[in-house]
Amino acid sequence: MAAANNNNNSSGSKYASKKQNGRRNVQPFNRDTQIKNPSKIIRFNDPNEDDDVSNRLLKGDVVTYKSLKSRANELLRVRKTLPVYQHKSEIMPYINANPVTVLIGETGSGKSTQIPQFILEQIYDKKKHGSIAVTQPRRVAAINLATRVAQEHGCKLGDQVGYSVRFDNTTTAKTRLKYLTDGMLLRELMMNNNLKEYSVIIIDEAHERTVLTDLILGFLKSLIQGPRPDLKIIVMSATLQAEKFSEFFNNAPILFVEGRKFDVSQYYLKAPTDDIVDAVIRCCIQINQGEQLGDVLCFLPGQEEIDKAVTIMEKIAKYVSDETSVPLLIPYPLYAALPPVQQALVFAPVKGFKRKVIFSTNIAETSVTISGVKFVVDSGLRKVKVWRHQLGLATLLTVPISQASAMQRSGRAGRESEGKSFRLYCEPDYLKLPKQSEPEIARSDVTSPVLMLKRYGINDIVNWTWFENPGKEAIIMGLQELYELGALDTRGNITKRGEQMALLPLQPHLSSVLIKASEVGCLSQVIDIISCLSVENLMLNPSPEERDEVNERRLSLCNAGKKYGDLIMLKELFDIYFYELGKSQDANSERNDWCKGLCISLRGFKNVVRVRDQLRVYCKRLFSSINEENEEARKIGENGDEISKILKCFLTGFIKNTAIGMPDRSYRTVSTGEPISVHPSSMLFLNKSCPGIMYTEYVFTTKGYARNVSRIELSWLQEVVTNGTAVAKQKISSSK
DNA sequence: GAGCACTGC
Repeated sequence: MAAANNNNNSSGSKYASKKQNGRRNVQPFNRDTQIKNPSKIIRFNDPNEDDDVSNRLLKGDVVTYKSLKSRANELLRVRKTLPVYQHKSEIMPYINANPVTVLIGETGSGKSTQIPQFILEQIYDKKKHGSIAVTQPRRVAAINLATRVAQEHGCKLGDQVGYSVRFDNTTTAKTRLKYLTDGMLLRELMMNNNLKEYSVIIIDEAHERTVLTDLILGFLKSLIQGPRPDLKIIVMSATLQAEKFSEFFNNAPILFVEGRKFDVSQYYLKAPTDDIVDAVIRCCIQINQGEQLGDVLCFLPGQEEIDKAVTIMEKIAKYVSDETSVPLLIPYPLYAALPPVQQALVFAPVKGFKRKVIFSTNIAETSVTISGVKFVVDSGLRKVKVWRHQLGLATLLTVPISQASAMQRSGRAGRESEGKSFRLYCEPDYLKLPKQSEPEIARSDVTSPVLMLKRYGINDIVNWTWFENPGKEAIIMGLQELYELGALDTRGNITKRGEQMALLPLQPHLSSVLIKASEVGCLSQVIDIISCLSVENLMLNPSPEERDEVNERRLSLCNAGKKYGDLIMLKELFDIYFYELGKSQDANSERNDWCKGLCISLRGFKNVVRVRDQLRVYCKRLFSSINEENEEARKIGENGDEISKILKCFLTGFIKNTAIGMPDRSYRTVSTGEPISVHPSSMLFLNKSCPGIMYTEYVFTTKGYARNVSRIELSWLQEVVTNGTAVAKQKISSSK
């Protein structure tokens, strides 16, 4: 391996030189001194803290005004060491003088906690009205930031500072500074009030370029050009992309504040490798033998590679260490589908002469921060879901990461002290990588964004103020999809059904199923199923050893699911969880054991109940005509008629996701005739006797897989088609 | 015979 030049300062000088060119109004700041006490670094995104932080603060011992103020004074000393605080007098004039400011603050600059407070002080000083919204891509970040800032501000959470995320809103009438998720701000926009309660909107982590942040940027531009010229906008981002944000907002000034991170030296391979797992393991062994103590974080593309690496390291660990000079390697897997208990293991420090090695997906790149990491090993790969709108199919691809992503990964080694980053590719190949990853919106299904725009009253979707235009083709497919779901009329105007769909916190297809269920009288059962579908990683993947056993147990519990498939199975499992296990004294531990035996996430089912409660409230409000009987919660039986009714509701939303059984027992999709296989995780994987199948997801990995599969009768296709949506489809094709 | 990562009035 060859050591490469480590240049941490490049972006700073880049912006500085722009000022000399006189091209743009740029204010460079000097590198800040490194802080002396790293334990005082404010850390976010800690999943150990999760949603309970605020509860601790709210429910803790009686909090007096005096104790809040003294805590705030204590924290002020820490705040004053933050780069953003030290440059306050230089930053604020820019923000005050410009309607839009782009602020580039590196990790540890304090931008997310301090800038909003500076603005809040000004609002108080000038006795102005209006409040500040700060958006975050993730719930945990919004919660943790609000909690921290409330402490710094010397108030209780929910007084002047609060947060609003799905299922949890601590804001009150007093709140002037509100941290919220992107999704929540979009929901507020959907209420059509032009965000009038806010005088300042701060978009944080804009560089992550999620679909929702991109949409918000587009909405903000149209707001300041139209009904809200008074609105002040600050776009905050880690590094890079500043030019793009600035240009989008009429060449807004770019401010750059350096952070407080430690140097990370880069090492590259001299020759490329073709076995990435092998290369990662070798690299870990080398680190273990040659480097000082400190944990290793390895980035691999997916679960398969991670499990393989963990297995290998478990086998060889004792042979490549000794008790005196080379520590024992302890491998840990980390990915989203891992049961929460196992995820939590990576945060516990290891005792004794050992070195923790975490094999992780991209989850550790932004969402999760692990302390103690001194070394990063980067495979240079990630998995990405790409939507093919022509085929209505998602493909899961392993692709090279971008330079920005590689830098972010390396940075994970320099959070607490100097670190080293080992890139398992050659330096010339790094230089050939794209600077940025392709933004999510360019590779996503835009049906839902298009519906939001329609609901907001935008007619010309193609020429809207997109921050990143997903392309005419994608937009037209989205419009057509919405038309077929009955959300748009023949002139492309939003229908009453479309309005309802836009207000439901579901993807349009599921909203459409829900509305249908309210019409035919199986709303309660369909809500339960949709709630299960809305929760990611509810059904966990059993390890290969216990796979057959778990499948057997699931099948034996779900008589109807065995025949009709995964949607009905979810309802059967929900019924057991909710009705049967909820009664005893020790309901929680009973549920826990039950979930463990079936390899189901208990946390997942708790979320299912929250989604269900929310949907029931929405439905009550949206469908005033539904009768009492329809609303009543009930268990599913094995009654074929009832099950058919439920599945036909799903068919109205997923008519495109159907396949017909062939004589050779394979399936071919109705829309394109492509072969499709039932995913092995499905209840119907072994059942080869379905005349047809319907699925909620069509993913291409090694081949086309149908996920969440249900049995359908072929006659249903015609029935559902003539009843509704496909009439529209015919009109579309005949008008072409 | 298999599972990138987030998120919602």
